[in-house]
Order: sequence, then structure tokens, then C-alpha cells
Amino acid sequence: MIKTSIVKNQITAETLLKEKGLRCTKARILIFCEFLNRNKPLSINEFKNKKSFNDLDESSLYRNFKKLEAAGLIRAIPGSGDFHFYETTELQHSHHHHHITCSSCKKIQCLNVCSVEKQLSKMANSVGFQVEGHRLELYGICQECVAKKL
Amino acid sequence: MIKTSIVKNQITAETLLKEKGLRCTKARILIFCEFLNRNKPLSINEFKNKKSFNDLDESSLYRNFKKLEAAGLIRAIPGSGDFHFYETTELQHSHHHHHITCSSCKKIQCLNVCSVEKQLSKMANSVGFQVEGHRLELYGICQECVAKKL
DNA sequence: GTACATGCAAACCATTTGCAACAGA
DNA sequence: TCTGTTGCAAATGGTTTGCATGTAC
Repeated sequence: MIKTSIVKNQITAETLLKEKGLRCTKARILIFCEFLNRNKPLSINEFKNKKSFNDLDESSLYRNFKKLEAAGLIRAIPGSGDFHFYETTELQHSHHHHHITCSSCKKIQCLNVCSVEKQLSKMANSVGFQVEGHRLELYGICQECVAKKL
Repeated sequence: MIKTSIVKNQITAETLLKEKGLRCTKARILIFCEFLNRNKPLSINEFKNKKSFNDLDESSLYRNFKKLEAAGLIRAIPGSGDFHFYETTELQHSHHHHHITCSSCKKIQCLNVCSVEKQLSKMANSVGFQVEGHRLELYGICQECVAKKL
């Protein structure tokens, strides 16, 4: 199941790269597949620390991020700490999601719905901006922890 | 009018610094006053380029930002472009609000309304969580940059 | 007088760039 | 083959740090 989607993503990656007129390099496919497989904002640091990227020079990493961004396949997420973050622009609509962290037991849960886009557009428009994207992290208490505290 | 508020802010600055147990250095007062007077997110770069800060060494700038942040007088704004951004926690910035960053010129704008709380509660409830809080950063394009690109 | 702040220079670290060797089309 | 990509090493630029001097209290 998981393997199937990874294979599918590899094909997707190669197809999209070609569509955008980019050469299908080993490195490029590896990087772009990582975005498609993980489908969430990834920092450059996460690539640097991953064993499968050990053979790839850092400068090539950076250059490929730039290329993929220029081609519109990934998007830079402005300002997130010490490293640059990017996310894929593909799959966005079907898979865009956020997380909520339990402040008691630290469990992280995926939220499969994001229903704030309209509000965000309004908020941004009120100060003359057009929204391109957002980063949202929730925190709260999960059912089990509420139960424990009673 | 403006002068009056600037004088007032100078007094405020010195009072707050003392309250937090920080020494009232010339540099420290100058920096913190800048935050109180401008009352919006400021990048370190804006300080570096300002003539009134020419006499102050960069390392002192950075050290003072850290001190003021540790004392809770200013807050670092996560994820901006090439420079760190801070805003004062005093005045209107003490209440809950978010920011939108222009992905072109990197300007950061405060959003004075947060109208997503209800949606967030719903999203969280759907996976059995009660929301305690959230972190939200928007990015997009500001009016000026839209105009430039045309 | 003492602890903390400053200036200066060097170090640090993420990112960029120049260049020669290499690989995709 | 020809142009774009890679690895390596050096450069860049924002930020940090060590140390001797200066200043708030």
C-alpha cells in the first residue's frame, strides 16, 4: 500500500519534471519524491540529515530547491527558524492538512480538514495582501487526557 | 503630539527595563524606544540601516535583542526572510494576533483580527481535542508587490 | 568596586558561487 | 555532442563569541 504510492509518486515526479522542462536527474527525482511522499512542509535540514541524501552535495541540494521552486513544483515557506522550509505545490488540495498537539501527553494528531481558508483570505485582504499559503499549528487537550483529569 | 508620545515612551522604556531588572543602558533605551515608537514588527536590518544606530556595534544590537526577548519585552516573530524580526509585547501587541509576510519583499504586517477560532474548534473537536491555542502565520503578496509585477 | 555592557575582531554556520568534470537528452 | 548538473572548495553574509575595556548601580 505504502510502497504503491511511493512508486506512483516516482512516476509523478518524473512526469512533472519533464513537463516543466527540467532534466530528470537522480538527485532531482529523489528530492521531489521526498516532497510528494511526505507531503508536508520540509526543512532543508531534514534533507541534510537523511542518510539517503548523504551522497548528494549540499550545494546541489540548494541548487535543486531553487530549480524546483522556479519551476513552481515546490514553494518556499517564508521564515521558519534557522532553515528554509519548502512544501510541494502538488497534491496540495487533496492533502493539505495541519496538526494538533496534546499539551498534556504530547500526542500529535492529523487534522484531515482545513476549513479556515475563507477567513484567512478575508483577514489578509483587510490589510491589502493576497494569501498564498499558511502555517497553522493547534494545541489543546485530547480526549484521553481530559478523561484522566476528571 | 508625536514628540509627547516619544517622551512618554522613553519614560515607559526606562520604567519597564528597571522592572525587569535590566540596566538602563543608552543603547538599550534607544532600541526599546524604537519598538515602542514604531509599534510594529521590526527587522534587525531596519536598525542596522538607521543612522541613530550607527554608533552601536552590531554585536551589541544582537545581544540587546536577546536580552529584551529574554525579559519578555519584545518577542521574536517566527519565520521571516533573511533577517530576524521582533515586535514589542507592550501596547496593542500584547493581545493575540497573527502576521502575514510578503513572500516578495519580506515585509511583515500585523493582522488585527483573528476570525478563525470557531473553525479551529470544529476541526479539533472532529478528532476529539479541545483547543487551547494556535499558532498561525500567513504568507502572500502585498499590494505594492502586486503593483510592481504588473 | 563589582557585575554587567560594549567594541572590536575572529569564529560560526546556512547558503551561494566559480570552476572543472560529468551526465541527461 | 551540447547544454545543464554535480562535486569540491572557497566566498558570502547574518549572527555569535572571546576578550579587554568601559559603564550602570
